[in-house]
Amino acid sequence: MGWSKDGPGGRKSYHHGNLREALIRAALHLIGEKGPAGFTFADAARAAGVSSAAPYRHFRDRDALMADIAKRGFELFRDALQKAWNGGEPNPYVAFEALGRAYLAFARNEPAHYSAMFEAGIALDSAPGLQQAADEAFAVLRSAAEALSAHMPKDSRPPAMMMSLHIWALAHGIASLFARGDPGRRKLPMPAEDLLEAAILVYLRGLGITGGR
Amino acid sequence: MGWSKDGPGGRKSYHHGNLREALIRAALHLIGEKGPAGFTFADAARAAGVSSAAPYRHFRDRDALMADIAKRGFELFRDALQKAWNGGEPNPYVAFEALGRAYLAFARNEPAHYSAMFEAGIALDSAPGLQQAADEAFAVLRSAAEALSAHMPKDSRPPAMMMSLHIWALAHGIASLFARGDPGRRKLPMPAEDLLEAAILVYLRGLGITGGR
DNA sequence: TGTACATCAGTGAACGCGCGTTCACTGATGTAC
DNA sequence: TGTACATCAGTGAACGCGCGTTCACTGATGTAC
Repeated sequence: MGWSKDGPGGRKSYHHGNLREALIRAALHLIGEKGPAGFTFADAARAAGVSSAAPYRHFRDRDALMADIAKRGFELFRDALQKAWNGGEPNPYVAFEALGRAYLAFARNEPAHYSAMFEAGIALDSAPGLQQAADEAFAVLRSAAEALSAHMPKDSRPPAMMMSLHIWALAHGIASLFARGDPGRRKLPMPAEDLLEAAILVYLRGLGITGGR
Repeated sequence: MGWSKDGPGGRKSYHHGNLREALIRAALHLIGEKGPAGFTFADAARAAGVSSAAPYRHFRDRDALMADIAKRGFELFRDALQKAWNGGEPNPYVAFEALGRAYLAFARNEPAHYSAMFEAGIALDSAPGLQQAADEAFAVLRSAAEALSAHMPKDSRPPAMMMSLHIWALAHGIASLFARGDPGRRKLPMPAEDLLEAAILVYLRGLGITGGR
C-alpha cells in the first residue's frame, strides 16, 4: 500500500494521483481502529505512503481533514436514512422503524464517520457545507416524523420537531452506549437494534401512533 | 496555585501533602476545559505545581488517573440519581422525572466526570471498583423503573431492565447531543431538560404508565 | 508533432516542541527505643 | 524527650520519540504555439 499505480505496470510514480482521497481513506481506517483522537496527520501520511509534508498540499491541518470526513459522513448518513425511509413505503410506521435500524447500522458500519460527525468535537461551522450536510441528514428524520404525524387526527398531532429530536437522541444514545466496538461500551442482553425498535414502538404508542400490527 | 499550604503560614513545603487529590482536581479542570483527550500527565503535574515525575508516585499512567476519575464519577452519579429519585417520593412518576433532570444536571455540571465515564474509552475492567461503581449507578435507574412498573397491573408490566436501558439511552443521547458545552454540540430550540421530560412523558404513556396530572 | 515553459504535487531534511518515562538523588516525616 | 534510622514523596536532569510545520527543491504533467 501507499504505492500509486497510475502507470499500467503498477510502477511507483512521483505523483500519487489521488492523495486527497488516500489520506481520507487512511484517516477513516485509523479513526475506526483507535478512535477520533487516535490518528495524527503524520499517521495518515505514512499510511498513504507519502512524506509527512505532503498532506499540507490538500488540507490546512488535521482538523480540516476531520471536518471533511464529518461532512462526507453526514452526506452518506443522509443517503442511508433516505434509502431506509423509502418515501414512507410500505407504510410510515414500518418505514420509521427501518430508519431506526439504518441509524444503528450506520453507526456500526461507519464508526469513523460517526465519530467524526458526533464525537470529535468538530464545530459545524468549521468547514463549508458541513452545517448544511448535517442539516440535510437531520431533515430526513424530521420529514419522516412529519409523515407519521400527518396520519394522526389534526388536533392530536405531535410536533414533528420534537419527535425527531427524541428519536435522534434515542438512536444516538443507543449507538454510543451499546452499539459500537470500543473498550468503554457496555454489554447488552439483546441486540441494540431490538432495543431501539422496542423503544420506538413504545414511544410512538405514547404519541397515539400505532402500526398495522 | 500549586503551592502546598500544609504549614500554618502557607509556606511551600517539599512534600505536597495531597498530591493525589490535587492531580485529580487538575485533571478534572483540564478535561472540563478541553475534552477527555485534552489533557496530559504533564499538564496535570504542571497544574498541581509539581515536577513531571511526581505523578508516577500516585498513578501508573494517564489511563489509571482517568479510570480513577471515572470511578469517582460513577459514585457521584449514583448519589445524585439516588437523591433525585428520593425513594420514589412524593410518587414514582414525579420522582422519575426528577431522576431525568438529575441525569442532565450531572452531565452539565460535571462534564469532566461525564466524559471520563462515557466518552474517554476507559474499559470498565481497567480499575478495581470501576465496574461496580458503574453498576451501582445504573442500579438506581433500574430500581426506579421497577418501582414505576410495579404500579401497573401484573400482566401488563413492562420489563424494568428494558425501561431503564431506554431511559438511560435517551438521557445520554440528549446529554451528549445537546446538553453540553463543546463546539460540536447542536443548538436546541428548548431547554434540554424540557426535551427529556417530554420524551419520558411520552415514553411512559406508551407503556401505559401515567402520572396523577 | 515537437518543444519550451508554467504549474502542480510531491520530497526529504530540518527545526522546535512537549510528552512520557527513568534515574539517582534528597528533603521531610514518622517511629522505635 | 531526644536521637537514629527507615520510609515516603518529592526533585530535576536526562533520554528517546513522534508530531507539526516549514523550506528550498525537483520530478511529472499539461498546455501554448
